[in-house]
Amino acid sequence: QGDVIARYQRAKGFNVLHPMGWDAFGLPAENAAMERGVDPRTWTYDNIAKMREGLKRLGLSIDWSREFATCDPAYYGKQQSWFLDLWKRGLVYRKEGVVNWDPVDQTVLANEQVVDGRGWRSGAVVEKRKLAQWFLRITDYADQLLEGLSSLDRWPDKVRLMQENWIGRSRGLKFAFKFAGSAPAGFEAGLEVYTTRPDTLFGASFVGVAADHPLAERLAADPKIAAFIAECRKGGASEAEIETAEKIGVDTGLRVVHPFDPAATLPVWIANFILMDYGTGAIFACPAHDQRDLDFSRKYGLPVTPVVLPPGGDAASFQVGTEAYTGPGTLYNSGFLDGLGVEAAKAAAIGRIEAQGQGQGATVYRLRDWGVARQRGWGCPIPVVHCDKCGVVPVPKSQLPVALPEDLDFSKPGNALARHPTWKTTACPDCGAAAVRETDTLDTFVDSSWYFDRFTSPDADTPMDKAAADYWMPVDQYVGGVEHAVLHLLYARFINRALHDEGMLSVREPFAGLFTQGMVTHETYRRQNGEWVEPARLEIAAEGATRRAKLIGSGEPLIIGDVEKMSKSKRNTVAPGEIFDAYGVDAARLFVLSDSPPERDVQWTTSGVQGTWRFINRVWDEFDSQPAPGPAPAQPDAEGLALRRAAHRLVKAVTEAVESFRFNSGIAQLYSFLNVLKANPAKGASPSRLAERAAALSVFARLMAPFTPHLAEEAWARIGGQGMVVNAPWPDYDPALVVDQVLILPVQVNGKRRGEISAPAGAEAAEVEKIVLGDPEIARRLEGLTIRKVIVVKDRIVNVVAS
RNA sequence: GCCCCAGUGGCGAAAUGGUAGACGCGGUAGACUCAAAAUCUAUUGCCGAGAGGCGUGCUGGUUCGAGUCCGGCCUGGGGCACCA
Repeated sequence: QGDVIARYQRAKGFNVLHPMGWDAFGLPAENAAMERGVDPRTWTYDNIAKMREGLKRLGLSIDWSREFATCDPAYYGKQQSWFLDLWKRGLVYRKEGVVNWDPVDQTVLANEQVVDGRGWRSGAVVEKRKLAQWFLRITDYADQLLEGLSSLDRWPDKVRLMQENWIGRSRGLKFAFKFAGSAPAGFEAGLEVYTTRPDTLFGASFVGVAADHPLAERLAADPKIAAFIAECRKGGASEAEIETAEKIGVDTGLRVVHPFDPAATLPVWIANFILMDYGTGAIFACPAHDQRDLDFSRKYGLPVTPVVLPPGGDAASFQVGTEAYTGPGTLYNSGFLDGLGVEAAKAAAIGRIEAQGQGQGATVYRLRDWGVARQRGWGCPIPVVHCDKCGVVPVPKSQLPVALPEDLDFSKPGNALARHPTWKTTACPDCGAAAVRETDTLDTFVDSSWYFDRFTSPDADTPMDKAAADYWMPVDQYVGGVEHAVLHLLYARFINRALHDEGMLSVREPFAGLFTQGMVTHETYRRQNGEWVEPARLEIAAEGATRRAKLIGSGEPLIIGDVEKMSKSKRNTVAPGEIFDAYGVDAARLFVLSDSPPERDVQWTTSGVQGTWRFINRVWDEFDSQPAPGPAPAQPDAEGLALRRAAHRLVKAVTEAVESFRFNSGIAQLYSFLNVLKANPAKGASPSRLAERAAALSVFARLMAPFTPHLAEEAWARIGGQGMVVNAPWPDYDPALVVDQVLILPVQVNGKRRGEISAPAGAEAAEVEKIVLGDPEIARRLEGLTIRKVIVVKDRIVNVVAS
């Protein structure tokens, strides 16, 4: 898809940068190294070479002079350079924290990489561990990243929405409860909680803190509490466990004072359903209007006081059973908030808390800081040194890149970099004493967060040349899968903004236009015993409307399964090389582009490729049978003019289709036009028609070029086109020629199609009405009816309303 | 549970509120062939011999006119998920 756009825009006369690079660090290479004992570097560059050949064979119009891989020291060294810049800006920090630990890949994962409680690559259930970790302060940009979405009008709504939800801004109130009696050490200022429902404060029945909350840790001297905390840590984070996990808690025995009623106190509980890393890690619970609080309160016998009365509810009889009421309503049982609506009550409660100096309105994000350290050897080393005297010291830029050693040992699981015998020993850049290098490497999503900037100046000494970056950026059209909607696309936006703030480029948003393309899928087939079968090993026979699959050779009937993403495990892959050999690259390209709209998955079928292959052959026949036209007559005859009109309509239709990424529709137009050409063969054509045919073929070759570049090139040469078709300009059309002079207008009677008339283009309503009423077929349909109204939509349709 | 998106022939799919099913695949019939494949021609939403009727998940509504807009429901897909 990207190549079609690149070729089209180039033909439109734009200077197009269509680069290719390789996201080369990461686990696939390490796993290959571990399993096969190969060097990951060799393995990676070998793979790149293979893939590069594949892409070249596909005829992608890529500027290979800008190619690089993220595992080139020349690339990641520049990454280390700006990493240090961000550190100086305070966007990098190290923190002891509870992290997601993947026990199979033996590494820490970002929240975004934990899917349903499992590692996104290994599928292993993620454990919680406490480790010193490197973080990027993406939360500093939460607001910007959210606001910036509205400027991305050429992004799919879906992706913008996903990012919006991921950032998850909510407005509420942060305030501190004062302890009743003496406060525990460290909590003299009280216990700070966050809520989005300050209106329900009068319905509060307890205050809860997370098991990881400092208060809980402070109280861990109590064996009961210590046991409870341990219990919570053990619990996994998988979907099933969370879904079924019962809400449990333990009463600390502490009590806090209600902010609006000094006489009332609330118990403080530690509960497993409270998240430490959202808000303040502490909440007040209003069970009547929050389902989780309700479940918890019912279990531990805590009071449930409704304070929001649903519209039309009766204050005397309204009760909350097993379902919390979260809808709108009127406050009651709520002191000074009584009678207010929910929104008004929120504002009033926040105002009162602020007046009391106990807290203030706050905006909280769901987004967490980005943990970027990975305990892996095949990645970009974090350029810092740990010194006993000086602490954590950045490597001076003059010593960059901090390169990986050549002889990493990947034969065992774990961090190959950390166990390298000599690499990590170094001298402290500050004091010169013996020190050790950081052996964590950066998440590969860091590598992929700025490569597009680097493409603008791949040889620059700095991360990027500002003039080049400003000339090319932002990326006008970014093409990728939806799977990157929140991970890569959010990180890249963040990094680009950070680099902007560092003064490296002028553009904040890296991708002006985003297009999410579908994948290639294929039917799956299995034997009766459940074994998957490759498409190459079977044949399909059609019996009327039903299709049956049989194993070639034995003739064993097979089960035709679902259409799924091509994968080795389901064996539903086809070898591209064989397809190219059999049908040619253009047939394969054309099929993928023509069969479905580009954002949707395309189902690979052999018969479909055969179809595009047939088309290509027929197109070639048309070009091949075209004789050199003689001198064209000054005026085209009727046939010639019709052909000319058709060609101009084609240009319009294909141009519009490509502009709006409806490649399948554009290709359908090319198919239709082939039928027009076949209906006007060169053989026996009048000189006028022959001349128009020649013009039409010239247009046709240029319109095909983005989709089937090789065929277009041959066709162009066959008709004696100037130079190469890649360099030929995109054809224009004459608006006067795309509209017909006489139109066939459908005629409806009471909204149902009853016939058609022909009328001159642009005919006025009265004129058209006369033609309609004079039409015998329409007259027959109107027999016995009285005409109420005749609606004429100019040049489109006529509707006669009669009864 | 919450938030999105999508439901159109046997299949992939077209259709600025204006002739539903363009184009392709598959099917059927015919031509060519001793025969098959390939190719070409015709035909192909459903019911009906025909005239005609019915058709875009279901159901209401707006409109001269709804696949398209609005409400409710059903089904499928995606995202988030104890976020207070």
